[in-house]
Amino acid sequence: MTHAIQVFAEYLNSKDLKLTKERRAVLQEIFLHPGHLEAEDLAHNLRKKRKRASRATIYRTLDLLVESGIVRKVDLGHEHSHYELELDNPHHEHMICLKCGKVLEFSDKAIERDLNRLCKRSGFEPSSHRFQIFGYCDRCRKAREQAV
Amino acid sequence: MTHAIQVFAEYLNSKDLKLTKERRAVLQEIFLHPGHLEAEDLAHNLRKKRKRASRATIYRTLDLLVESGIVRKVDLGHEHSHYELELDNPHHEHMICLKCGKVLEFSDKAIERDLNRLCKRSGFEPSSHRFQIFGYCDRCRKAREQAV
DNA sequence: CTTCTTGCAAACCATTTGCATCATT
DNA sequence: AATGATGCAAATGGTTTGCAAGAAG
Repeated sequence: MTHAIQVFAEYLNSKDLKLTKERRAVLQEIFLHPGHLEAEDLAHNLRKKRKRASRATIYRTLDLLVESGIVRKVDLGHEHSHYELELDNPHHEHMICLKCGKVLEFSDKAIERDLNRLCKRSGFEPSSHRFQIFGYCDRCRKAREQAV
Repeated sequence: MTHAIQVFAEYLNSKDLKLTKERRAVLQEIFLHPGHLEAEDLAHNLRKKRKRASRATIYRTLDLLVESGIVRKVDLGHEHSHYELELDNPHHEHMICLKCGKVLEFSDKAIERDLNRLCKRSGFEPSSHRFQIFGYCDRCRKAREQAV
């Protein structure tokens, strides 16, 4: 956390931007909820603590956090974006159930190796990629099979 | 194409829905443009041919085409959805450049195998998954490196 | 004090929906 | 004729933006 604030402060400084209490509060809130969070959650949680920040500010701050490399924007197949810590959070990918939305984080050496090989062959930069798998978890698969 | 119309007609029939000229036109248009298309393209292309169909109808038809297994909805990381043929189109995945949007289709035996293993281990249904890789293509990577 | 920030409300944009009218079966 | 389908225009929902008022350096 201390580290992150420092990184953020440096990033802001380098762009002649200011470290306001709203920006600080958003970053702090992200640290308090390690899961995959959405803008709405932040607004809600901050409000509960009387540390209000408007949606506009939250979205603007999230952009800055992404630019500074502290936060990662992830697509979990919902209509809205999710965010998760990038800093000090080991590299991983997401597997998402198309039915119930269940998210599984994983990282797999063999797949990473194959992906790198594939990227290299295809004119894509290896190792900076990020990928997600959409499918059905066992529970939902069973429900689907019964429905048919 | 003939095959697809037949599948569509059967699907519609099974649901007591009708094969209208608009639905036929949308399906035909999808066959004329094999790439990854978006609803907007369809509207535009159909209009040029004086085979108008409202956005509402296009979206409604796309839903039906997806349900009937003729078309697949793909997420290429844009704010809007893309669609591609599913029927008679061999299984493949997408690699998308985060900067220029370039899309590469691929299918990789080794990765598929690893994915299946991973799914099985993680309580996800193997082999029904679909995944996409986001990264930077070489051209954009070079541009990025120069910018920094 | 100057420049950047905030909050608000309006704007956006892809997609969805209610409803009256029109077209398949 | 009866049930669905269409087009329109309005609604939706997440996100963005213009602008006047406020705060950080």
